[in-house]
Amino acid sequence: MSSSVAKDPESATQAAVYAPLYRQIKDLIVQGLQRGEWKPGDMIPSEIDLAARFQVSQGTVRKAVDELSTENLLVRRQGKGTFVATHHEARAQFRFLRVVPDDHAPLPGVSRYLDCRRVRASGEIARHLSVRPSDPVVYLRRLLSFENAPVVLDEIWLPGNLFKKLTAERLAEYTGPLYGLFETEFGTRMIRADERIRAVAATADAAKHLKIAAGSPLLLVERVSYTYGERPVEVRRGLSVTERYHYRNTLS
Amino acid sequence: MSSSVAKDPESATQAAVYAPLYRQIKDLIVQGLQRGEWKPGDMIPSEIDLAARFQVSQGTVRKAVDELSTENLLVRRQGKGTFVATHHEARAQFRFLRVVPDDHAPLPGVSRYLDCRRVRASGEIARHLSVRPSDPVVYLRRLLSFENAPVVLDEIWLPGNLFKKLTAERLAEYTGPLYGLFETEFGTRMIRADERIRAVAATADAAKHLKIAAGSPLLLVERVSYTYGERPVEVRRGLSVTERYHYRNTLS
DNA sequence: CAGTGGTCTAGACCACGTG
DNA sequence: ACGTGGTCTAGACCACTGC
Repeated sequence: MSSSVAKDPESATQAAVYAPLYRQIKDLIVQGLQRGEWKPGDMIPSEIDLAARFQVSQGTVRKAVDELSTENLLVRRQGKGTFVATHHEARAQFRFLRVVPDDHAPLPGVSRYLDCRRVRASGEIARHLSVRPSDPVVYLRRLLSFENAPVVLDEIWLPGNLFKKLTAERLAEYTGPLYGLFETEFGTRMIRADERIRAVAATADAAKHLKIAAGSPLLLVERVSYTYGERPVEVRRGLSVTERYHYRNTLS
Repeated sequence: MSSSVAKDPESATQAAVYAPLYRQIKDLIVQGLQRGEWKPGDMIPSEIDLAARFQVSQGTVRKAVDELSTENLLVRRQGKGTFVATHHEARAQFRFLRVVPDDHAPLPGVSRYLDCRRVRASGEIARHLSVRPSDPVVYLRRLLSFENAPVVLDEIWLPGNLFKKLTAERLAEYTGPLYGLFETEFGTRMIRADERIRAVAATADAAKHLKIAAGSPLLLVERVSYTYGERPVEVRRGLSVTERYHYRNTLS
């Protein structure tokens, strides 16, 4: 069932709004990713094959893939092919892990899960996840340590329907990046996130876990993560000690 | 004196390292920007003219301009031409102003300059600005207010040689974006910045200016800004109250 | 209408990775 | 040697802007 694309104005009239061909191709590729035709780490068909399948020139496919590549959905590898991006790679790690040591390269962190249970979404969480208030959500709490020192205390909320089988046991035995687990075991690939960053005073509980004095300044990072099609799939609230670590960012 | 470019392997051997044609063209355009051949806001020559000047095809120029456009050095406007990006535009403002209100769209801020004087660079500032310790630098201090409430207290260090004529009077009478002033009056266009973000406790002095209690948590944003060719041109240290404002960021 | 960037095509050749 | 993506070209036509 090879998808074909409207080319000339006459047959294009069925489209509600105009979009250039390469964007239509891009959408078709995203749909393929979304429905799992190609999974993270897989190689997608070559540009020539895609061009034949969609009945357009190789140059048009190329432009579509170019955009998907700069959006980090695909990864091009010269001489090998084009692959679906995955969180099981050093490349992808640091795009979403922004809290790093002040004076040396990041080292692998260790997660300890403090909590994992099903709860009902509060109004705020429901709004961020685009579900109804009191719909089921999975609630996680974890402590991230670097060099044996606790640095980040995260609270995470996930849509209950997508993460039915997530258990404390599974988390405890898994050591890779959390988003890697999500994509491999729950078919949910995180591709983008919006964050709001503030400075707050440590509560007694947070202070205890992070081994600092209550009332100490902490960095609060509130994140909403999205998968294909701008669908929200995670709310995260992280508290970080920024004595010897900082949140790095590049403006350009 | 139209610049020509090495095309065939034989004449290309003079180049120390291989770079594709479009990247060489890109560098030539950046050099034009750097030496002020085209100033912020100016229209650069059309793709066809550039192709003739550099003796390459329009498609190659197009790829060079594409990259410069996604790097925000140039702005394409269909039907009009391609223009040098400028900080005197709403578009550019919010790329570098990341502290925004929690629950409504950003409103124009008001700057009050508390200090402006020539000092000698400390070791740390000198290192960031790539000058020698005790070289002259300009030191600014300003309070940024939104809706009549102080929100950000900035300290800024600039290389003395580039900002010789910057005075408190000039700052007081100027109301636009600071980077706009820099590019128009000092020929220094800021194009990129690295930031380190932390939570700190307010000093007595910062607390006084920001009208909060001493010891309150504040967001500290340490920024080093760069112009063409990765040359550092500003060190900034901003303290923000994040009660009703936050630092926004998008990960992708 | 002319001039600009935006899209699309077709084909040649290069650079890289693998067998 | 072959298949992949990467570069470069030439030319056609479209869409937008301003005169």
